[in-house]
Amino acid sequence: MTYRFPSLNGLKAFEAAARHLSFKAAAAELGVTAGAVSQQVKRLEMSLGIALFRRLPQGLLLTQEGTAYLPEISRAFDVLTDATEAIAPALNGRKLSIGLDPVVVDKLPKGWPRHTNELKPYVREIRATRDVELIWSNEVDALILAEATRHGNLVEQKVCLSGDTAPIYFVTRPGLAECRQSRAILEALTS
Amino acid sequence: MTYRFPSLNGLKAFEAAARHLSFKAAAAELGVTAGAVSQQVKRLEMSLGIALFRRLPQGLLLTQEGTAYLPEISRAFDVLTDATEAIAPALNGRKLSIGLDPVVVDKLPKGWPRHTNELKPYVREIRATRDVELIWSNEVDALILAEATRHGNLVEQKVCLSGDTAPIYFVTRPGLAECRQSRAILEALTS
DNA sequence: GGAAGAGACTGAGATTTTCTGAGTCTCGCG
DNA sequence: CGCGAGACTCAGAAAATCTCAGTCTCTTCC
Repeated sequence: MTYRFPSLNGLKAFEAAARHLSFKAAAAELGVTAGAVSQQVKRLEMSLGIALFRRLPQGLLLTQEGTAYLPEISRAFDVLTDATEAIAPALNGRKLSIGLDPVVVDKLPKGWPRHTNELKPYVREIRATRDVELIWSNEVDALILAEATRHGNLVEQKVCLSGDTAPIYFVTRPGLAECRQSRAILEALTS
Repeated sequence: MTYRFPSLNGLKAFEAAARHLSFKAAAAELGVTAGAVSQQVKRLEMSLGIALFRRLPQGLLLTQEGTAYLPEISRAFDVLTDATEAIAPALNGRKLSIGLDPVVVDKLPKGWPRHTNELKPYVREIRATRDVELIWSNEVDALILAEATRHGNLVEQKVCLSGDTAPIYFVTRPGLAECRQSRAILEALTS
């Protein structure tokens, strides 16, 4: 299958513009300038060798092909959106599941129990475990460990506690390391 | 809907890699290097906050999420492919429909009838018309006109015939102007 | 046990794609 | 006829993506 795909940006631009019948409105929706949308759609039309819009002075009009294309493209985007939302609910607002190495518990700052309360908006549960496997199986989102794992593919952040005890480690998948939730947890640990 | 889409490249990389369970094989299919696929997939995983693959020394393995994701993504791509193929059959091998302005016929090189024979692989039909509308409605792919249209959005190529008659114009939608088919026609006109 | 091979990863720099910003054009309206 | 709206173009800026070279781990084969 050597079929060369039209670009996703082009299709998104087309989809938005076709719904609004306006490049300007589509640009606003996509958060770019109208010129960008115009260029995207033109590139798409060029790569297809087909006119999707009629540019009339009064505004845009879909050609017959554009009319036929739109519902299909929308449907495909819906499939992508639904599938994505199903496996990876937007991080925004999602509560993490944390694995806490039993060995670490003693080392935690004495204010920790109070902090766990403040973390409620960000944390769904705290399990006693040090099993890195649970990260890969997506059963927990992060681990708080006593020792570095030296496990490639994982993000490991060393945390130096206030006392002069040994450091502990906050371990997550890439992509979760910098999210709001992780930052809140790290802050609670260091304070 | 402020949902930020995972990038198409990332999804394509994921889809190919998941089918092959190999970044290297996916890279070959996509015509890029393995490093590029690796980076694409990693970016995708980061943007989702989810691990899609387990990287084992023995090779790749889909996580549970990856397994659930794959068929949906494939399906969406199928929809895009089918819809695209339906409205815009790959240019490669497609025969064009040409509109020939009756006024131009006399001016054509005397070898033209012979050329129309040679153009068969590229041309489906030649209609007598000078109606620019037919380009926009995708009823014809190009026009051969006696006069310039000064019609924005169309590509107009001036053709100077061998005699010292007035030039004629080859008019197409953007995207069709440089294709093999158009070049063959232009060549037949000028020779 | 060691050498060689396979496949994935990373970082830097090159390349390509996409976006912006300013200016132009056409049309419809007052 | 001057204005405003919306689409277009071009050049340059910015961002995303790719390649390349080198590293690492594990497996296989002497």
